[in-house]
Amino acid sequence: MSKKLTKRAEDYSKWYNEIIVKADLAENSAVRGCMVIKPYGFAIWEKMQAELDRMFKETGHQNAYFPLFVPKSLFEAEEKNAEGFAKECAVVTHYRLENDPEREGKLRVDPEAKLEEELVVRPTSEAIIWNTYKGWIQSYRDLPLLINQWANVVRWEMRTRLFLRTAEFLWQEGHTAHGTKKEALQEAKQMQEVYAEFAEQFMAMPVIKGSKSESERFAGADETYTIEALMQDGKALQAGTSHFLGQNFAKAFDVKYTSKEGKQEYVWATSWGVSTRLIGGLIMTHSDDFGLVLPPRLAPIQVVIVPIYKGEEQLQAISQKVDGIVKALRAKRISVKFDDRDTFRPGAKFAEYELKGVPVRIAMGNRDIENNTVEVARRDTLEKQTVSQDDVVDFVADLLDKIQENLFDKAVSYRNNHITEVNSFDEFKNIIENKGGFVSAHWDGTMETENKIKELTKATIRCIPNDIKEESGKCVLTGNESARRVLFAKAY
RNA sequence: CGGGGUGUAGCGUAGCCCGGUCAUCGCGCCUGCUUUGGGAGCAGGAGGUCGCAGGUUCGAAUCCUGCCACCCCGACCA
Repeated sequence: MSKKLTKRAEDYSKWYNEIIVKADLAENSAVRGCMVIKPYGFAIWEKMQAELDRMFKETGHQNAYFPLFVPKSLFEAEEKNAEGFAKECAVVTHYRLENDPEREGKLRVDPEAKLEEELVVRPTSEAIIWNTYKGWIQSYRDLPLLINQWANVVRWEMRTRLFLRTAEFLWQEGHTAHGTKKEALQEAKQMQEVYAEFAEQFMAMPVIKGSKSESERFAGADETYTIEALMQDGKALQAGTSHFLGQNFAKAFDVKYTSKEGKQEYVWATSWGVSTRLIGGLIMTHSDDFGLVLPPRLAPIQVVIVPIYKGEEQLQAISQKVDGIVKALRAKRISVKFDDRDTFRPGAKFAEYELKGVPVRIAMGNRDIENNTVEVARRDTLEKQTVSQDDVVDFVADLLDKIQENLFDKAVSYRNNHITEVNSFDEFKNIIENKGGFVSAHWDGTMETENKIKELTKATIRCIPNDIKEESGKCVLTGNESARRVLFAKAY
């Protein structure tokens, strides 16, 4: 068996970082709080992008691109939004450098080149986009406007963490405009469903769909729909959000349309996004002490074939057999890598692909040539079995589906075992402190109570689940009347 | 920005209290031979302004001052 990465229970953070580094996904860059996504990590992101993009287009959206820089005056137009992001904005104040007269060969900012108006590096694009939409929307015939952009954004967070919270990150942000409140609400809910489907079907990461409480809501939104996942250390991860923005941005940027009845109306808006944080979620949902575990549907390499040979002749014989298998797998749109490097021994390759989370490994050696077999190993359970070469293609195709399913089932059962109903504050504290996961508890609906609970336990309301049943009870902290339970957890 | 910690070869580290052949060890890297069904073995080799800048001293990785970077915990957050 491979050498273990580390003892996970001792330090989950370290475990997570080691997987990222050793599986060659990303590293900290020379720029404070920023991340370099390495080729293998980026390949995972590309797979995610492809599937999400397809889903967006199937729901009627188009891609476009808007500027990185937002003039400060535009940024401050929607007050709540501006206030919410103000503390973490990178700001461009100058547009030129010059030779430093006091230090030979060095540059300094040219004090003459001060911008008349500062430019905010977008932490999110509502402002610049709504300022643009103003010119695009005049009539009800221009609606709905359904646009997505793939972009980078910058948020100068005080504390950063690879994939989960970096100063610059990649994401997609959808920004839509609608003629009616009802339609905008439907859109926001629809995108929550799209995100949930992506998380569960592709990432094999179960999520709870729900709404945010007022204090956790997006700055400038009337309602925030969220998908919440649970990581293996019992902390919750906000994996995607979809916001109903009401008419806040329409009013701030004066975006009106003429209705069929000839009346001037403000449009209704939504915005929604998921980011490279999803890669962090993927790592923390499935990985184990041997490294990354990738669900087949997002794995850049689904099957790796490792030859075991002595001498050129044996390699030739193996390569010939492998060639047929590779072609047949590719015909089924399965991505295969035949690793015939002679610079590494088989054991080293096995360990490497385990670290990289490749779902299925096929090994073929002299023994297999004689018996017309291969050895098939699955990453999720680490089980190995010998399969006839005649059946291997169908076997592997089927196995990939099984792995996808198994990863999801495992994650669901872990998650379900970590949703605990509590009815007293002592119980609440105990579960949050010792067991982790989601705590389902009654809450009196006030921000004061929410803040008090956060102060006492570090747990926040992750969401008010969409499918929660009405059930009258007493708030777990204050004992006041409550109409339903909500989910609390410590979060990333 | 508060509290704690760490910076020594590509990575991980010893040495620091008590200044003086101390730059240690492992992994990795290079060369050669032998190997190849779970991270190969042996032999030889390359690689370091000890985070940066000052200071103390005959002498600094080691002591002092300042700065920088990173990590963890808090506050903030996708």
